Amino acid sequence: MTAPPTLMLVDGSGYIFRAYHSLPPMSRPDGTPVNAVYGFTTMLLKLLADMKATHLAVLFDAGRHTFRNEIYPAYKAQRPDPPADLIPQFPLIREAVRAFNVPCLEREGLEADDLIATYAARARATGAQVVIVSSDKDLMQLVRDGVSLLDPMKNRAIGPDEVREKFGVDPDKVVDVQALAGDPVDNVPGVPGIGVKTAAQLITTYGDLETLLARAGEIPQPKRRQSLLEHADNARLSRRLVTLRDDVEVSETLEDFALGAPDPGVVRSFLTENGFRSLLKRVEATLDTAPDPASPDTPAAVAQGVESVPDDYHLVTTLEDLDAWIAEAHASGVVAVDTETNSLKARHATLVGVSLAPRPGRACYIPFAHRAPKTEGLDLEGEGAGAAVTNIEDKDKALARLGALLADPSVLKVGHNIKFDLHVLAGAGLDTVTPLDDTMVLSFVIDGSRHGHGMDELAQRHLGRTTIPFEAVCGKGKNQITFDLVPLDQAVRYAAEDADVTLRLHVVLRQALLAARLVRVYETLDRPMIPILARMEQTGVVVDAVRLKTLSGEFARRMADLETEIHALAGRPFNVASPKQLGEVLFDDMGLPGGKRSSKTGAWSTDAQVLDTLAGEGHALPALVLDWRQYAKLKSTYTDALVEDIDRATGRVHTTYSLSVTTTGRLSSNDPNLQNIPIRSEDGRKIREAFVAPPGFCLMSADYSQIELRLVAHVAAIRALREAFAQGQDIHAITAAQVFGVPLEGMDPMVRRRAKAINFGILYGISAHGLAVQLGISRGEAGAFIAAYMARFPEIQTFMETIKEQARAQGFVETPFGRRIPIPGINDRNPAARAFAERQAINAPIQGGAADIIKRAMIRLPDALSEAGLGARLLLQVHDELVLEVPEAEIDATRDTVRRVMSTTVALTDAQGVTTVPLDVDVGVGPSWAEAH
DNA sequence: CTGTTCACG
DNA sequence: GACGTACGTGAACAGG
Repeated sequence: MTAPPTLMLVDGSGYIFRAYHSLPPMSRPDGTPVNAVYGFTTMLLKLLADMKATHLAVLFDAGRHTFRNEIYPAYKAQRPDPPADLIPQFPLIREAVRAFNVPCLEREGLEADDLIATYAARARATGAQVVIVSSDKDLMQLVRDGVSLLDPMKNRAIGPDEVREKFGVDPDKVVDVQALAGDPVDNVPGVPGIGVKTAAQLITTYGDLETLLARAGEIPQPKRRQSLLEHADNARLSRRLVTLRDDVEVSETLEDFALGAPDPGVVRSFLTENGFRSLLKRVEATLDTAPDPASPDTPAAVAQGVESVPDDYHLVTTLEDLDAWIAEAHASGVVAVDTETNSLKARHATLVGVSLAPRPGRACYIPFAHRAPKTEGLDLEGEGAGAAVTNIEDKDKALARLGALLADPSVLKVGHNIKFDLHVLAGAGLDTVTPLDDTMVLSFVIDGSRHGHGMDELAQRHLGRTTIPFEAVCGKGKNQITFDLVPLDQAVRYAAEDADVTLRLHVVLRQALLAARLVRVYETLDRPMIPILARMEQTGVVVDAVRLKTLSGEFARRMADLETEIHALAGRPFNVASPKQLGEVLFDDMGLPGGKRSSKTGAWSTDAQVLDTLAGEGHALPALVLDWRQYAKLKSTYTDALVEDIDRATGRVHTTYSLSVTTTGRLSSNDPNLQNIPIRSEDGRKIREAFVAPPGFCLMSADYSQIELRLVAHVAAIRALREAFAQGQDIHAITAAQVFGVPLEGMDPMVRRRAKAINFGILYGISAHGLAVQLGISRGEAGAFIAAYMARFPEIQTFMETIKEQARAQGFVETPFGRRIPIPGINDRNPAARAFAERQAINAPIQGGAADIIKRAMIRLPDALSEAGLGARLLLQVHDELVLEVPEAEIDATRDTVRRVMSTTVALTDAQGVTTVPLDVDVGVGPSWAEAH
């Protein structure tokens, strides 16, 4: 027989205030106050170190409004706001709890005490011992056989004797005493003239509250009798207020609170980030010890220790050895894979070697194309002294066996940015890698932009391990060598480590994904995007080089003409491309008014807005510079650069998409960026004419109409906007009619334009100044527009307040699909920084939600097209637009399928499953992107 | 390597 | 009453 489990339930909210008031102000290097965080963390460490508990959870109050306010509005109503320097510590304290792998719970409308009562009752029913960690007397009512209280400040146990000492009655009568005595601190009325002492005496005499009230007439003291008769209802009300609910519907069971070892990386980074160096030192010893014996099978326990397995790395040069490693991968069901190449351009890289890691610590490196350094002279198969180079024997067979492993559905392949490896492997003829997992994408889903997701950084953070830097193996600068020239002993250490670290990170991050409840986001939104994007990148888009070169020439001529004119007007030649020199010409030489100096460097500002203002005042030079700048931009960034990006082999441009760059969950595109090809200006638009379809095909562009505004209408439940979208109306015109009270028919385009600007402002977390700048009106006018908008669509304010509150409390906001977006500055001391974070908090769920939607459509689309027997191929994604190349004979059918998939894969519905806002898709077709869009 | 500018959604 | 301001990217260029 083993001892019964012991569940500790910590009253988190109560402890925060005590820690705050008992410690002097402390702050970390960035200025964030942390005294309460420090006190709290110390207490938590102590509880964990004492090892008295087998199960642990920390409970918090959620918001100030609880069901008790429904019963009695004055309850705790006069409590002052928490001190300003405590507010930013609330989310940090929750982070502390999670960092130590302890469940952390709160529930809207309930106090922490109610959750404690509920979990205590449930645990007790299973035979567990319960220890409530709190010094709040309100919890004394819960003391009974199997349930005790622990005061963490005084480290004093509170049992029935201590309760009787405090309240003069048994624990089960505590609420009756409190009902009579009341509590001025919490605004519990009680019965006037009766304190704890009298109440205890009365309850002892009469047995319980109801009996006492029924027989109040028998009380000899006239004043006491009258007060009781008069305030009997107050006593009953008070009893309801102080009685804790132990019947909250909860889904957690005792097992969910089982103590598991924390992730040492998470603990380290939490303590480091908050400057708790002494605490880090104290816990360091315990972090590397064996898994917690109390629960060796919890996922956390599995993750724990993954960083301390010793390295066991091998070079593989025979098929026999290779087969043994493949067998290990089959046995474990998972293998981390990393490819080494001679280039960062995955599609052009040749496969130099492959590393495999079937178990933490165990990894091998298989060289395929290593060479001896040239300096040794003629050296055919690496027989030269000291520079023996032996690649794997029989490369074709080796590749085939590797290919079979990669394609085997029973073995999970893990990579760090595995999309890169997919391209490299495809180049070597291995084009099926499934199923797959990506530690970079996992890290992004869990932590977003809180930190980078490079392997070296993650290894440091989660495994406390410094990996061998690439430079240490290949050098840097002009002396850098390619990986095929790296000596094999070094190559093994570096490459095997990469696979090994990837596998170890996979263990840690999968566990973290589960703990953060983000499995669904990863599985349905990001993971399936990896092969989709790989295919789009591989396909590429045809770009007409001749057309671009012609445009380049045209732009160059115009620039030359403009430059001559500009120099003439300036009276001297200067570098038009230099903002510094231009500023001197405009504001020093010519002495034009209205110059602004940048706050950082003190240089004259010469951006488009400044030049535009000057041009508007009739100055010729600034207007010419604006023109010149436009051509310079188009030429250098697009027409010249894009030609260089055309792949000689395919005649196409192949961008690289990233899933783990943006703060909101959007994709990003680079090398080249195909998400910012010009469209707004006439000249810029011509660049899109160079994006064309191959013979027999045409380009199709399908874009979501107003997707972000629809999401606002959905998320913020703005009735008027929902209806307008449902009826397919012109949303900006409707807004104008509502806000400015003008009729829809014959509307002044200027009025509509203003409404449109306000709608965009809403998406960005509107400010009067921002809107004023955008519309060229005064801040006062802009403020009046915003006020009118808020009055017409009041739901928007609730949405904004709610989302900001969520950001403040949790440090992140969520898209409607559950993606988490950290908002780090939300509790910043600096009001401007805080305001910025608040606008981010408002925009993030909208922009991120739209990104989630188009991801779902992209994941679904290729299958839908092939199910329909269509040969269209996805080429590009530009946030709300998809570009495909479509066989000319299949245009109509493809248009139908694309529109259906994009508008129905995700439905925006209310709690009843009724669609709130439809998703509309505009589809265009043409020989070039310019004509399709 | 940083700051400025500007292309896109 | 002062202060600094729309959200999210990537790339080219100047200048230290």
